[in-house]
Amino acid sequence: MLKLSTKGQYGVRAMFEIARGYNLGPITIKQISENQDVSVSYLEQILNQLRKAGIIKSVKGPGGGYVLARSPEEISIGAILRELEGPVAITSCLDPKEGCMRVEGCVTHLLWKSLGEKIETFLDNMTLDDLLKGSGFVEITRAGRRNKKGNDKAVAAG
Amino acid sequence: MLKLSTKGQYGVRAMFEIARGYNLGPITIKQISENQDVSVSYLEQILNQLRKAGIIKSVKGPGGGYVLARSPEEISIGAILRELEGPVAITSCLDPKEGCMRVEGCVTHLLWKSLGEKIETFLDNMTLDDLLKGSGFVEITRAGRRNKKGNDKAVAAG
DNA sequence: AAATACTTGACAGGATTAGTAGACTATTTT
DNA sequence: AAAATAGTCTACTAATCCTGTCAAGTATTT
Repeated sequence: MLKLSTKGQYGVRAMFEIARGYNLGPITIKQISENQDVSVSYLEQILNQLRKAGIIKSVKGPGGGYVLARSPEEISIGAILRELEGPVAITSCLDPKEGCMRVEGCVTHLLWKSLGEKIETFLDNMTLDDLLKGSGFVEITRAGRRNKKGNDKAVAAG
Repeated sequence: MLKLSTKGQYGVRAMFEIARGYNLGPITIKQISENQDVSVSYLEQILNQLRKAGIIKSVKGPGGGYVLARSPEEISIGAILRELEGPVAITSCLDPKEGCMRVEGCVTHLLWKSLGEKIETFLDNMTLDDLLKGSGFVEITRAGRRNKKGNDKAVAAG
């Protein structure tokens, strides 16, 4: 129960990839796709949505790709998911778009509302930076990140 | 995001109805259906599942219906939902039935696991009794509960 | 001008949800 | 025994949402 769709999951993983190289310039969709094992086409949809929301920025042309719009500690998982999946709404009753008839009779209203708030608090307090730290990842080089096309010597040598 | 299906929602509301009259004998599916505005056919499915799980008991024949198998403070919302919707599993990765490939690479694994645990704790600590108390419902009479067929005099008089 | 990379919208197969229908079994009352 | 009440079980379906794919286009850099 209470599953998150793959869109949200992939979105967070993609954001993680972008955050990894925060100070190394843009990362391409293709790179993200390869590192996180998600199709380029699907990522296009997801990243486009995040770009429109101002969470990431895109750079066109050769050498282009995606970059965080703010630093990793300023981007919460909650913000990412809210953009891709709408607000937490355990019941459609609690979705701001729909509203609740039977307001009086709905004994469980408070229950779901309360749970939803707990979840949002959790997600809003968790940032990409927390994710980076939790991943056991310390630092990477550009070569290290873009090492799929046989130029991984830099890594092996390092 | 993180919606609960109607099955789970209806299940909790049905359980609330049964809990309401805990010491007044069985309540019929029809009663629950009318009070909570859910079709009898759909409730049959839901209640049957809960009965098989030993959360409620059924009594056949006239005067029959459903009763809680334990007292309201012994039945958690978590137990009800887990029965109807399976365990909390934000990602299928965390579903005990499926298991996780890419265990190493999945940086978000810990995030979802941690959130899932928070949710389960919340749901397991919330009981039907809490719901009853929160509903502003103090006490009802049998006549009060079964008042659809014109015998609500007892309530008006009381 | 060519190469690279992002942008956008349409579309489709499959899974899940939400609910209906109908025939059956068990128990109590008359 | 028969009738009435009430739960049991299985199959089926319509609709919705998820999970992507595809293709044609626009923008930027070299």
